[in-house]
Amino acid sequence: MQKEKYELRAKIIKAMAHPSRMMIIDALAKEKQSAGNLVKLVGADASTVSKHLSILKNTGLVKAEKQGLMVFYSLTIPCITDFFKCVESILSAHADHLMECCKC
Amino acid sequence: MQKEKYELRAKIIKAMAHPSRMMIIDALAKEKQSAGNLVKLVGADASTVSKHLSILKNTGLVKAEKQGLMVFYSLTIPCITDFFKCVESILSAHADHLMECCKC
DNA sequence: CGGATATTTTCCTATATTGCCAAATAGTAA
DNA sequence: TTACTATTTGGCAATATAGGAAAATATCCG
Repeated sequence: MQKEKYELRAKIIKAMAHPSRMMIIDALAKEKQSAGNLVKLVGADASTVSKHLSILKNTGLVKAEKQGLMVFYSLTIPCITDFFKCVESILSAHADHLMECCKC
Repeated sequence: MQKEKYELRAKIIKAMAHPSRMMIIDALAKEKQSAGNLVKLVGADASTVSKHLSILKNTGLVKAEKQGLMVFYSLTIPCITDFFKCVESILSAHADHLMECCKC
């Protein structure tokens, strides 16, 4: 059924739809990061950030690897951030940005 | 401040993060549609669909034009749907799909 | 083993989202 | 004006999400 397809899609997009999680994705696009680093970056409680990370992990957006005490997170699919270009273009609402975006 | 940037981004992505709204976006990617048509497509109450549409409109993802009694909706930025390719690739979780996605 | 550090889980409260019903609004036509 | 159709708005109940505090788990080191 078509409906299930959209529910799955929505689940993944919903996983990105939070400022802290978007910040995490952006940071991971540059390089892999430990959970502790991401806590500093986001500036929220460690438990809160950990929950955001588990949401991203459960939907397959990021993967985790343990190294000693620390857990390093990285993006499973680097191109996710390309998507943000379109989002930016909506924000700026200028025609030239829109055109640039549509080439992706 | 960086934080505001992420809040704005999240607002737009959150607007897409619902099965019915994703269904609407997909339909509008093909051609403009009346509110009534979208009600039939989604299969929910007209008031519910109307509220989904106003969420999409308020975030600038779609625009509305009135023609007589009816209101026609269309995408402001057609390339939004390109984004869904990445989402699909996460769903299928196959390396080849991932690679294909990252060319976009 | 006991202590220190990094991360996750559990619990709880506050806030946001969703969806339907009923009522309101807008446009059209007799 | 009244009747009719298309769409939106307001109200309300159910459910989902978010975030911090405290407790639990895991790993390393002495």
